[in-house]
Amino acid sequence: MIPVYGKVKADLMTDVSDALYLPRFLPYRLTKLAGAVSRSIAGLYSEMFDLTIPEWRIVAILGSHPGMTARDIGPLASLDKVSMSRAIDRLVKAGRLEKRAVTADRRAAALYLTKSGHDVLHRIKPLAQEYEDRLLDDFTVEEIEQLDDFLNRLDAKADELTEFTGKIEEIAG
Amino acid sequence: MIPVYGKVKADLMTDVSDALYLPRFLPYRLTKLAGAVSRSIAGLYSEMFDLTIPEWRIVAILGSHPGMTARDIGPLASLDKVSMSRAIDRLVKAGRLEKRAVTADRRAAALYLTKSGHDVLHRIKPLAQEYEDRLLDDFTVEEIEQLDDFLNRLDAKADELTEFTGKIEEIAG
DNA sequence: AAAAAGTAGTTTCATTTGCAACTATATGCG
DNA sequence: CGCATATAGTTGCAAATGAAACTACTTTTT
Repeated sequence: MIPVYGKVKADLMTDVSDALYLPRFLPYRLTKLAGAVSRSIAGLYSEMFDLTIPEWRIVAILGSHPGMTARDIGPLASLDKVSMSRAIDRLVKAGRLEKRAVTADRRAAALYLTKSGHDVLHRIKPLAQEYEDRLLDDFTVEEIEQLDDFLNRLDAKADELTEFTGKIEEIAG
Repeated sequence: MIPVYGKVKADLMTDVSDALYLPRFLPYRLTKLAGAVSRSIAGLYSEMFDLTIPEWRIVAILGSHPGMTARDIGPLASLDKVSMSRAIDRLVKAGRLEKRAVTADRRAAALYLTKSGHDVLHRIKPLAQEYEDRLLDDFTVEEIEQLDDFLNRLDAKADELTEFTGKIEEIAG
């Protein structure tokens, strides 16, 4: 390892002023919160039902929209086609999902929950909802509505800002 | 207007289907938002400075707290020791960081930004802050404070709820 | 109707990540 | 002191993820 007690070089000294206070930085906070929530809820799905989050999302969507194709579910679940393909594959193998041919397009498959798939959904749903309820336990209804609004607005802005970072990246080459 | 979360939903509509409406499910929304924000900002760091998010976090923290060890930074940056080790390694190799022996504990290394490390921090910081500013562009000061409060409360709750999911997992075996 | 272009979904391959084991040092305790 | 336990940080390996190529089919163009 490095010099035991070298002189402190001038250029290694820091001015505190130019730093950014990470714990207050919104992108960091969002990532951290989402990570914490994701981890605990993912644990729930996987331990109890051997489901990943993508799989769970697909099951949840098919619960209310049976017969959708992978292509249609993808955007709703924010999953790209590779994740879709893999998740569906696992679900089919686990007997939770059934593929049926679509006559209009032989590349696509209409997806349906099997009995076992419905079962999983039935059993997870109350847990997922209890988790969500607890997360919002000490929020008032007005606060929940406000949070909802904030998230919608941030979401829209984030999409919009992809453009901003894109532009900067162009400049950077 | 569409029903919000469990609480509100229960009032406004009897949830006839057994499915769960994903686009309104808070864990999903948080993950999606964090993902969108992360992706765009990560693009920014990596394209311009070849920095990953963990690396950026470490640089940001060392900017205001030079001389910290990996162990101390980890919790602040929400990074486990493996991520820390790898990120530090890359930063040192890129000449952004210097390790110095800690006399009190020969296992640990005190970390300092080099000239080049400071440089990176100086150049990213305004971009990161502009990104954050834009994200919050049409939020009033009061709304920002409220958002801040919401995030704090959700964060605390999420930590608390790890216990809840933990318990369920135990039951599930 | 044949050629070209586009799309649904899969597979391959390279990279990233996460866990467990490991090294080296430090601390606690009989 | 000397042995057991704990901790800082690293490494190796296996699984997850992402980008790009690929297959099979469909739509558009000429």
